[in-house]
Amino acid sequence: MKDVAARAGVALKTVSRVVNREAGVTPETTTRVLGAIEELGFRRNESARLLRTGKTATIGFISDNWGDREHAALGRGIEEVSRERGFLIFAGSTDSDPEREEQLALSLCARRVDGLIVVPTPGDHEYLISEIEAGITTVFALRPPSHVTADAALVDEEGAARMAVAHLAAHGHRRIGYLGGDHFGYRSGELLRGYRAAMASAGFPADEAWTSLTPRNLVDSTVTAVLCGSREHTALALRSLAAAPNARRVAVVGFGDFELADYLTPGVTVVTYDSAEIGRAAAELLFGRLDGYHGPPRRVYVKARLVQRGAAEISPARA
Amino acid sequence: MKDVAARAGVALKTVSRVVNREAGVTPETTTRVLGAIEELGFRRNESARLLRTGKTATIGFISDNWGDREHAALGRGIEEVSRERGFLIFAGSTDSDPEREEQLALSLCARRVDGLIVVPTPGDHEYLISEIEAGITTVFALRPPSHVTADAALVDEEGAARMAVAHLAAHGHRRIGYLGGDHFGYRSGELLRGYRAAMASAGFPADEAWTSLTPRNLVDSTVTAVLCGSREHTALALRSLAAAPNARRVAVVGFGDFELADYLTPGVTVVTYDSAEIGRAAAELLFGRLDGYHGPPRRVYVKARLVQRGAAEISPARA
DNA sequence: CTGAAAGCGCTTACAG
DNA sequence: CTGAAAGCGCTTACAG
Repeated sequence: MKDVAARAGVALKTVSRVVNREAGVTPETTTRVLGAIEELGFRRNESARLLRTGKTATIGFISDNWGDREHAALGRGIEEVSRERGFLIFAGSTDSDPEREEQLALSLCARRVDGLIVVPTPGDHEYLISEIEAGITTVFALRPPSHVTADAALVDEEGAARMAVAHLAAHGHRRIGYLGGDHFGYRSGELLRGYRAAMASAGFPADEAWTSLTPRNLVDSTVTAVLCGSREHTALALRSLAAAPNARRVAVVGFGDFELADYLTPGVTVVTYDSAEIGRAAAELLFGRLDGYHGPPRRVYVKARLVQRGAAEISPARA
Repeated sequence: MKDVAARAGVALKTVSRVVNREAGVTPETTTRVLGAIEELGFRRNESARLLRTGKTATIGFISDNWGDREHAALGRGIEEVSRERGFLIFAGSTDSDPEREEQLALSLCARRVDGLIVVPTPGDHEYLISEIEAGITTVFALRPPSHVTADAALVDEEGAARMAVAHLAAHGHRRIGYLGGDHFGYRSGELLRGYRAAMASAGFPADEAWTSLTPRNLVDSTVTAVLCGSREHTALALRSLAAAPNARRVAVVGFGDFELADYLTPGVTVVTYDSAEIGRAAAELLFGRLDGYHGPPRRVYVKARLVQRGAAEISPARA
């Protein structure tokens, strides 16, 4: 910029004015400066500008695993909202390691990102408190944080489970199980809570064994239908049912959509949601704060919907 | 930092020394400075440091769509290599729009990223030449750029197609088709080239109609086997074959693996590769340059491998 | 309409 | 072992 000023025979400030399209520069001067910029191939150093300004127009996105499709979709959603604002996004994975999360978050804060969107690891997030106080707006996504209050964009897992149970009930099923592996994570916990609530309010028996199904014992269990807590569980359930073709049919509703689901025979019903929507919601929460909103922490829930995949109808419960 | 210096009663430089763990500061001074840092909740502004240093320890990753699973895996691979170096990653999507690519790349350059990894859009990339000359190391991934010479990390599509044809030939197939939609993109072009070369060198007839198969006419064509050029085509082929169960069997080899492929009946063979590997390769190329390598542009090809998905064997050609 | 000075938060090069 | 000055590339606040 100094070189440009020298070349054009003007002061630094005038170059700055031209670059920023500020009013009050004669056309001749402007032309001269623009010429010098062209000749020297000058490009303003955005980082320097931002240092002076105090903003970075940057947000950090921390998730379990960038390569995971749900997290990738989240990032995409965040980007869609950020792009309109001219914000750039730093992305990083924690591999669900709290230590790695802290390390990443802190180095992002050291770069003075304007905001942080984080899919929290199981660890606690107290280390973020001082950063948040120091002005780094933080929003959580997919899971709420522990020991910190902040905005969060979540999936309505509980509603999804209720919807699944209601759907199976409408097909005559009463002996509905839940195949979900670990029940302690936040998301599977919510799902299970929804399942239990729906079973109770429908007045269905809720055998405790039905919530500890495994792909192996599913075929020999007494359930006629099962809600699977993740795409992986859905796959395992379908595979184990297919491997025992002579066994009775068990209706499957999976939580989470997957590629080529439409090709399956028999088909499968899934409760699913738009992952990018969570990212957009999180970004909206974040920008709302950056725009000056100062109220108490908010939670946005993205609703799930029911989708029938594949040609076959869900198998009805036998009388 | 100024405040910390005042609080500790030392000069700015001394604080800098402590923060950077430089040798030659008495333990007492160090303690005093550390105390002030603690009290004031001081965090070094990395951006300011980097402005002075001239580096940003940042690389930009531009792809078609962050949410796409292949590109997400690429980003993950880049991150794995970058993390060790302490580099942070800016990510952005182009939606295959050349204009958006240029806009993104330029704003990344304005932030003075140390390097750029880009999955190029169909447009030309001349606009990057001045940036590259200005010192922004650029590496391309998945597709080579046009009008620019630079390092690139690619997939060996040609080899993948050869492998697929060889596999089908080993099962007795000679009338092998190619279902790939548009033949003009770089990647499908490479695939087609490999297919043609393999057919020719095996001495198989290569009916031109076999390279313009569609999911609809596949069933009525004269091929006994087909190589599908993308996951989408594989899905379409499988669906259309399944929809005509009385039609003769056509063996399918797909390019690209997909979720739950193992569950399919009959199974499917895919030629696939590790997408993250491309990201890692691109990052290695980039860091090689940042470390001072100055040779001519290089191309790294990630090899594909053949994987049998699902229980069923590939159907043999009828005599 | 244009410019000289000070400063963003840090480091570099040099003294003491 | 410690510090005062200059500077990274830009903008802000104030003069002229």
